[in-house]
Amino acid sequence: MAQKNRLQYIVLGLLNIESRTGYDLTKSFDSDIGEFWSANHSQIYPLLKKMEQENLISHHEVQVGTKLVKKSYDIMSDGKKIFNAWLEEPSEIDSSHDEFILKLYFIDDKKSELLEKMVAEQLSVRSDKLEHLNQQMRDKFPDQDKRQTQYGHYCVLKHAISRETDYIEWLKTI
Amino acid sequence: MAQKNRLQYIVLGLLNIESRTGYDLTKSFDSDIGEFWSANHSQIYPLLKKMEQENLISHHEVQVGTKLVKKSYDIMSDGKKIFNAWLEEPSEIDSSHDEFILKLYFIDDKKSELLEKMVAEQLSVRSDKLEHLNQQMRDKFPDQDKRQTQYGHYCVLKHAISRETDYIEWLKTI
DNA sequence: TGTGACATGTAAGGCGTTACATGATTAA
DNA sequence: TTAATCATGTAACGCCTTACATGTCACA
Repeated sequence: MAQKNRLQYIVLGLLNIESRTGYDLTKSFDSDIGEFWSANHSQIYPLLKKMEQENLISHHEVQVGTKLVKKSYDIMSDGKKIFNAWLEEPSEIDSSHDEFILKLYFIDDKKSELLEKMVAEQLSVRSDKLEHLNQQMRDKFPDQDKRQTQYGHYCVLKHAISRETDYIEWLKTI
Repeated sequence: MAQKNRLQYIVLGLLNIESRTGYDLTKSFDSDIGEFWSANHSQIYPLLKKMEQENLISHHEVQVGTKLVKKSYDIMSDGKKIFNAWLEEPSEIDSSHDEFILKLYFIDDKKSELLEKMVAEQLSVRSDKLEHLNQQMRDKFPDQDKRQTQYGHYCVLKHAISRETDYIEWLKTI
């Protein structure tokens, strides 16, 4: 069967940076990675278990307070191998799955009231998103320094901003 | 549970234009709709059966040659209702699920050979895609005429071209 | 002392991909 | 006559979402 399981590579990539808990990993999808991938904790925890069984990762326990013990996961050599192999593979291009565009496709009438309403709503949502992305850029890459040491992350954020800007410009032409 | 099932709305939207077979619907995802959504025939046929049971669509049989009988599906009033209701709903924004961007995020070194190779490969693939989109535009909307009567489709294609152009420009800056 | 964030799991079920399977029609 | 396309299905399985479930810790 074999489906992609790209989530696995994200987990490996993040653990390759530093040891993290399932909760930490889940949090990543609310910020940075959330711009271009999504995942819930209910997907993360079983995956971590599976990946540990496959010897891609391991975990050590960290005592927090008096009772709570966190599981912090670490990447292992097999994990590094398949992560690096994945980076070397050609990347597939998915179709974008944009619900607004899907609806738009079915609207023939340029003067439809619905169209006007839909575009206005998207403009609002997309503008908010762009503002949020610009804020991220200001927070994370205020100067040239970090743009060098986290170059990929910087490029990704730059792209997200460029994409939203282009999207908004396009919306204005509808 | 209830997941989105947007495929259902695409089927309704297409049948709202004209009666189609499962095969016709499947084909749509290789061309037009393929720019922004994907589906296989193995997903389409069971869905058609389910939607027929729910009285959203019906089918009539069409004799082809001497033996083959096609099933051509038609939208019914309940189907039109839920399709139009969907158009009125706010549209969700998914994260984009772009594998190249995913990989890029994990590459810190601006001078990495891998990065150079990856970007070159994407530039090639994306340029081909842009060329294909431009061809589509020339084929489907050569003049103002169809841009008026299939306005949504025209906008969607215009967006795809704009998006790819922006993507390529961004790739060149990496 | 209570609220919100931290932290970790499981279960049910829908969605999507790949593979398996079969047969008819058309055009070179 | 044979290859490509048309045409319609099922099966297995992995992925993802939603919901259920429980408990700790820090801080106000």
